[in-house]
Amino acid sequence: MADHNERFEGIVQKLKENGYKITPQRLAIIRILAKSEGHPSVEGIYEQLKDAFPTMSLATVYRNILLVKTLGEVLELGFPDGSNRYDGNKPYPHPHVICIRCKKIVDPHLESLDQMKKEVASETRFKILNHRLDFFGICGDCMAKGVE
Amino acid sequence: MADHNERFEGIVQKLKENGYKITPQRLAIIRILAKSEGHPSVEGIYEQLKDAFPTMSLATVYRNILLVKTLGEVLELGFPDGSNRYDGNKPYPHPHVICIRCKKIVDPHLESLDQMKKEVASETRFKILNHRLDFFGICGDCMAKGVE
DNA sequence: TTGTTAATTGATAATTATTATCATTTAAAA
DNA sequence: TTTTAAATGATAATAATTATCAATTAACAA
Repeated sequence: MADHNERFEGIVQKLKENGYKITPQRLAIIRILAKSEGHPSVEGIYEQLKDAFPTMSLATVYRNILLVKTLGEVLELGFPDGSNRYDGNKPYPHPHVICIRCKKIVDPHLESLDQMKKEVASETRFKILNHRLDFFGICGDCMAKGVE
Repeated sequence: MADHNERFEGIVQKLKENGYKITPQRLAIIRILAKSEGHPSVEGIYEQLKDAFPTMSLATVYRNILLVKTLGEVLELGFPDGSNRYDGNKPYPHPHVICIRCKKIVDPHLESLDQMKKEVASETRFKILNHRLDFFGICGDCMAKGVE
């Protein structure tokens, strides 16, 4: 996991380089994205910030995520049901393990993916540019809690 | 790739067993899902059928896909932009290779995925129930056509 | 420090894929 | 053929995201 402060500074730096203004709302959103604890959702970021910024608009959260995404500094984990999650700490494609009970998202360590990508490129004659790998299951915590 | 007719008959059989009525619209939709050539979209199925069924409603396509999905006879490939695609020919999770230009979807042959699933389960202590693996890139046809 | 300007914000309307509703039609069984 | 519950078609409702626009504000210059 990359250092949170380093990521935060890096994203802010990139915004400055590209001539974007640094607003308090923008900084607060980037701080959360840089940490990306548990891979936050738009709603989650909004909820975290509305105490400190009572006038914070959902549109501002959407806009800033889009901006940081455009700069390649956040990974969007889009789900078909609209429950999108974000990772500004590791903004490059990597596998995820997702608990279908508590919605926790964990990053596993997988070495064989690069080799797999090569096999797929060779077999299908595609030029592979990106990938998305999700495993869905039930985490240890939820297993311990039982069915209910 | 499973035989199209076999899949078609299998799905129809399952519907009958569960007491669902067999309508012409339903049969036509299932025929397309059983083949799943290129992994059709809702809109694509609707377009294919509206000549033969001028009164066909989009709602009917959605409803029947949902029904077949409930019976576990079609795999839904949901994408965050809403461009969902369906595979009733191989209704179980399997990797896909997706061309970002022409939207073609191809099934690669990958042996190492089962092993990978075991590694992930062991490392994260999740009980893995499902997965989703997509590779995105540019297919041979689109590469040949150049950039434009 | 103050003034200027263009970008950003906040509030809300518009958009779009999907689901829900409901009157009408129809498949299936008697 | 009759009966009845399910399916269809048309359209309204829903929900996440994007667009719009007036008001605000960050950044730069004087």
